[in-house]
Amino acid sequence: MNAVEKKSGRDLSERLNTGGFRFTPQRQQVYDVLLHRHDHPTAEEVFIRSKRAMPDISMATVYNCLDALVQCGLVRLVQLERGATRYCPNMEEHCHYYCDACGTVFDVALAAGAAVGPRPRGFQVDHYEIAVHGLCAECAGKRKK
Amino acid sequence: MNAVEKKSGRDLSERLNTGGFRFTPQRQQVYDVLLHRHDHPTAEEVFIRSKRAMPDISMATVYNCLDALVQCGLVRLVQLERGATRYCPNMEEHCHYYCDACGTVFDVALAAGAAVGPRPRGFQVDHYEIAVHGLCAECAGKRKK
DNA sequence: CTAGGTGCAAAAGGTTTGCGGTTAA
DNA sequence: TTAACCGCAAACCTTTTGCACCTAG
Repeated sequence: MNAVEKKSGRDLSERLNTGGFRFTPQRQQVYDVLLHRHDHPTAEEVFIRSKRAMPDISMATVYNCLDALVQCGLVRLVQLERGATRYCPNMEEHCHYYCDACGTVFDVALAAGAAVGPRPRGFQVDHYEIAVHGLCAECAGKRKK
Repeated sequence: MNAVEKKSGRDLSERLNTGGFRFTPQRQQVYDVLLHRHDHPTAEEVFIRSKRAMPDISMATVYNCLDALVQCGLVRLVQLERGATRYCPNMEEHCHYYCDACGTVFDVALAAGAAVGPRPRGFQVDHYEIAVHGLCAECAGKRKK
């Protein structure tokens, strides 16, 4: 059993229970999809991939599963474009480099405790998100021509 | 004439023309709404405020105007929540502190050229967005009780 | 056993598009 | 003069909700 399988197996069940959620095959399926390829899919993409292994799964269930995973701290929301939330199973501190041309997302680790400047008086920080927009090497090359 | 009025007057016309857009009363109105109160309104909120001075303006026009302003580099998109794009007329380098409880957004200046770590090979950076989530002083206080 | 989860279908936002009439340059 | 823009309404896409049935604990 490799690391990914372990993480999506019994560990998932425990994390869900701790958060007050039940373990279900659908939640495992959705989590597996996210762990299998760290490409920050949208809910729609998670739905399509999940259907391959579980043809009867519904969109409502996918949203429900994703929300449960987010609330358990196993997955985070990423807002990079207008009108499409993406999901990221990487819970390490990192930022997202997003190619505005092809939509590819690159995870880049941050130095631990990276500071983001002074904060408003009394503001209680929960987490932060850093998104860098631009062109990936491939798209930048194409554009020059 | 104060600084804000100047910025939204002849200057706006020039910036629009430079970007290949026409100056229209609707674009001025929408820009005025954003400059008047820097509270990062959604398109819907911009529409409501614009209607007070210009009752016949339509939602489609508001989106059109906002897009034109974004393309001219006068306004930027901000994605802080699921399903609601906000608009920010502050083009200085800054990050957004967002209260997950009441939705208030605080702008905080960044040190010029603040680094966000190493970047993927060949990635051509256009701009970056830093969003800090948590609770504002007021909401954090309420939650303790 | 039963609270919570699932699938379905309909509704609810938010955003975009098509079109006939209007206007900035 | 005319390409760009406006207002309106319909379409579109993502996300949420209500409900009857099912199932994990």
